[in-house]
Amino acid sequence: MSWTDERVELLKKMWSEGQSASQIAKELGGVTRNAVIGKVHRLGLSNRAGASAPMPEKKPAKAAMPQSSPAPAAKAPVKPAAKPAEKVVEVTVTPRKPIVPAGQPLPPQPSANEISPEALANVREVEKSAKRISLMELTERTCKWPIGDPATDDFWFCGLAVQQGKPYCDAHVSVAFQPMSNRRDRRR
DNA sequence: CCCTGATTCGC
DNA sequence: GCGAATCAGG
Repeated sequence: MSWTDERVELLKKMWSEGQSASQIAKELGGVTRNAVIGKVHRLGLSNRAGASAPMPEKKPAKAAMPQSSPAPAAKAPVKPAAKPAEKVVEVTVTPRKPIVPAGQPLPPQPSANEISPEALANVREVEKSAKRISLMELTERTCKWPIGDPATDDFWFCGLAVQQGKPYCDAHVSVAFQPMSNRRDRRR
């Protein structure tokens, strides 16, 4: 694959939209994220100018260069200052406080409370294909969503791959964290 | 280990 | 110009 005008355009578009290099690479196809990043730099838009830059990433860029060092590049470390601020609210349910592996936020038991039907349905599906791992099998990267009753043998953890950073898999994250806009406001 | 972008340098 | 390999960091 080569960098045709179209592909470059899509690259520019996605990059300015804040898409990650790997996402762009996936979209384009036939290239790796390295290729994308390389192109981005060659195009001179590594600064992610354009619209608003939702990338709070700090990059002092301390590249330790062994020998040669022309170092002409003069990049101004621009800081966006404001991040998107993912407005989420953890669902609070279950009065019971189950035993949970130390460290992580307490997982609410599914209780079909204010959870969207689709997310719930999704969870049902996921729980069918869940790995059913035990407490001891939990790792940093396994979904820690508990299923069943801790007081019985009928208890295990989801165990699927976690969403990065989060303690749960995609499906469980979607029921554990909800956008505020999704919450019911029978207030009014 | 998953991911992010940044940089170098042989091609 | 290209991008794999590598680096630095989350």
